[in-house]
Formats: sequence, C-alpha cells, structure tokens
Amino acid sequence: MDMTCQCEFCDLKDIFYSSISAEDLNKYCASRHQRNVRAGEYIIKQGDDIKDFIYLKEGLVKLFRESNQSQTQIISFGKPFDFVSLLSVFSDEKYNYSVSAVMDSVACIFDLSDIKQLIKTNGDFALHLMQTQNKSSDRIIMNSLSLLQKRLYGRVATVLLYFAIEIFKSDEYELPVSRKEIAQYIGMSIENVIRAISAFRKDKIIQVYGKNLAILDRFRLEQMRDFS
Amino acid sequence: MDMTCQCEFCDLKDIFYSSISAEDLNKYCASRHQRNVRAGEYIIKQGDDIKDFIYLKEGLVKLFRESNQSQTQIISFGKPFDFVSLLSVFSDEKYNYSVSAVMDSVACIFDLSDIKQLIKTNGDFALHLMQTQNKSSDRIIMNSLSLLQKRLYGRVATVLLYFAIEIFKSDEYELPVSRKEIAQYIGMSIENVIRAISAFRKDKIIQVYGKNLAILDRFRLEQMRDFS
DNA sequence: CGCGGCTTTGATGTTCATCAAGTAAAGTGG
DNA sequence: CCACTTTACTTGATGAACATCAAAGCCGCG
Repeated sequence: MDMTCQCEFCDLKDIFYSSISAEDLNKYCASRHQRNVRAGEYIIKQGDDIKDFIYLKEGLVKLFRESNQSQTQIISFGKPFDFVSLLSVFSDEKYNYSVSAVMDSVACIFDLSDIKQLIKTNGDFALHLMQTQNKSSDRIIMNSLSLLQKRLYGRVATVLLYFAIEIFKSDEYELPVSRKEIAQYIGMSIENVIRAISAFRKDKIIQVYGKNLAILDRFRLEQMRDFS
Repeated sequence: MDMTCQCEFCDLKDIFYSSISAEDLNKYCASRHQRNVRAGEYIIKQGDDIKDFIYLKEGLVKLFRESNQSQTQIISFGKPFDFVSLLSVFSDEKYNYSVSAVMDSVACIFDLSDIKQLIKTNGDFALHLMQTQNKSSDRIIMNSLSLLQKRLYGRVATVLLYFAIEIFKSDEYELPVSRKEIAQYIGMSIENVIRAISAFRKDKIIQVYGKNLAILDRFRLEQMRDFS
C-alpha cells in the first residue's frame, strides 16, 4: 500500500507534478501526514513554532489573531487547497496568528524543512509555490482593503456572498460561522451584524432558519455589496 | 567602469550576495537600470503588463488602487529597500494597483524574466526572496487589519507615528502626504482627518506649521494609536 | 434543572460622513 | 507680474451610521 498523494484534486500535487520527478514525488508524498480536525479545534496556535507546512484538504478554517485584551480578529477564511500556513511561514520563527477549523476539516501536513529543501533544490517548484502564495496574499489584502471602504450592510453582504460563491457554490447553505465570527471578520459589533441580517430578511433579500440561509434576491445582495 | 550594484545598503544585494556567484552577481547588476522619479510621477500604472521587477532605492512611494468611480484607496507606503512590485508580480499578468512617488525617488529596475530565471536556477535565492516577500505581505496585511479595528483618532495617530518611526526616524518631519492621502489610506473622510489633526494640535500632542509636523507628546500619541 | 453562550430587539449616546462656506496656497495663462 | 483657476485646507452644522448598554428569549450541555 503506497502512501502517494491520492487526492484527486490537489493544487499542491499539481505543483509537485509540474516540477519534480516521480521518484521525488513519492518521497515527499510519503513524508506527509494527514490530520482530521473537528469544528472548533485548533490547527495552529499563535506563538507556536513554525515546523510544518500545512495544506487544507477538506473543510473550512479561519485564520485569526488574538490580541492581549482577549479581542479576536479574523484575518480570513481558508478553503480546500489553500495553504493554511500561509503568512510568515518562511519569514518567521513563530506563528503570529492562529488557525482553527470552522467546519470539520482535514489538514495535509508536511515537514517545513523538507519543503524548504525542495525550494532550494528545485527552482520550478519554488516559482510555482511563490505564484500560489502571492495569489493568496493578494486575495487577503484586497479583501481586507475592500471591507475597509464599505459600510455595515455592504460588509455583511460581502460575507454572505463569499460563502455562497467561494465556499458552497450555492445560494442556499448552512452558515458555517456564528454572528460573532462575522462581526470579528468585518470589524463591526455583533448587534449590528444581527441587525443587518434581520434587515435583509425583512426585505426578503435572504431567508434564515437558524443556521440555514438562502439568498432570495442575489441581485440586490450584490448591489448591497458593491454600492454600500 | 563597471555597472555592479554600488549601493552601500541594499537588501536585494544582500540576497544576491548570499546566494549567487560573483560572476552572476555582476551579470544581474549589469542588467538592471535605475529610474529617477519626481514626487507625483507614476512608477507603475494599474493595468500595465508586469515586465519588470522593481525595487525602491531611495525615496517614498505609495501603492494604491483606483476604482471605477475615481475613488482612490492607498494600500500601503513603500520605503527604500522595499519591493515595489510586490503583490501579484509572480502570479498575474497585469498590475492591479498603481505605484507613484510621494517624495522624489529612485527605482532600481530588473527584467522580471531574469529574476524568474534566477529563481528557477538558484534555490537559495528563491528561498531568500520568498522570505522577504512574505515579510512585506505580512506587514501590509497586519497594518490594514489593525486599522480596521481602530477609530478615527487611533488611525490618524497610527499614520503620524508610522512616518516618525518607520520613515523619518525622528519626531519632527515634513509630512510627505496630503490630508487627502491620509484619508485615502485610513479609510475616513478628509474633513475628519483634518479634525483629528486639529484636535491633536489643540491638545498639544503635535505641532503643525503647514507641512511641518512635530510630535510633542509621543506617549499620548502612542496611547491614541494603541487604545482608540 | 440551571448555567453559560449565542441570538435578538430596543434605547441611547458617540462617532462619523456629508453638505456648506470660507480661507489659504499653488499652479496657469495672459 | 497679476488676474484667474484650481486644489488643498479648515471649521461648523446636520443627520446617518455605529457602538454600547440593557433586557429577554433561545438552545445545548452538564
């Protein structure tokens, strides 16, 4: 029974394939291990030493910072095939943010020094990895900048559409995060997040049963996102 | 007369030195060219093809996005030894942001395909470059996240202290940006930026003569930044 | 059953954008 | 050089957007 990466869809495997030999591929795939994490469990804790290179295979995670006053701020959400250990992996010794599972997830874990070695010895791999990393950083930066110039309704609409479009690819889904987490992500108070959701519900833009959410009027929600 | 990189302090040269041969170093240094830009001039225009790898040698620049409604948003400021062509260089075809000089500047320009080639053929260089890039991305992300959870006074204090600490290394300096640019950076209205500066002035936290600015009470300004 | 966390709504005051009006400074063309 | 235009800066007034406090309902869990 071999241990090669069997996942049908895996961007990392694609990067591997396009840059390293079959022999090396097997070697690196064998060295990885998987970890199943339940919703709520930590994958990375702020302050931990950076020893692993972590890749999300299944599920949904949140990257967040816990400041001194027990204030939590969500940096971004990570979906399958995102590098979880994105920021500061190669530049810092310790994580300056935490990652925890928002939905049950499967993480694919490599030894960081193996990956570093691979970068050093394989330029194609290095370039591909840089491209992927840059894309992720860009996305986070652009998202947080775009939130910064929106107001409450626009920010909430952005989040609801993000889950519909990027994560669930459906206008009907089970909200994977609490109102509080939305608030921590968009930088507004919990109460006002709730008020915005209630307003959307009253205006028949969305429908809400507990955690279940359906977008009824996609057009108006997009208007909210883009012009508010 | 050789064309090697003569700059006494140059992080990029350090990266080169630590990873490539003297022969290659000369080759790459010879291929670069410098460009002097005056305050206000563009270095990169949003939508341009990415052909160069640009490094700031002297001066101060701003990275910004111009949205459809002639709304401008400043992403970050770049100081000497920052990679100007930071975001998306390796992942996109076209720039999705602009860069212009805020103070008279000198840019150091390499051919991007040369740098890409160097990444492919030299793993040490690749790893060093990734570390530097990650650090920059981190900084931008953390800055914009930290602004997101501050209010007017805290945001303005953050900017004033940023220039004092990171750029000018002095509590007295000539403000390199307009009130409007500060507003575009922190995501607040021009009027309120001015009001905050006026309030700081009336409280004798800072002193302002036109563009000249002196921080009188560093402690209280830091309090503003950290707890407002 | 009771506790704690999450959710919801209302009331209140603070923070902010916007409009308006005016001054100062800087560029432009004659 | 001066009149002219434009841009940057400043202050006040007003209403909108938002945080915060308070109270109550809901739900899961020990």
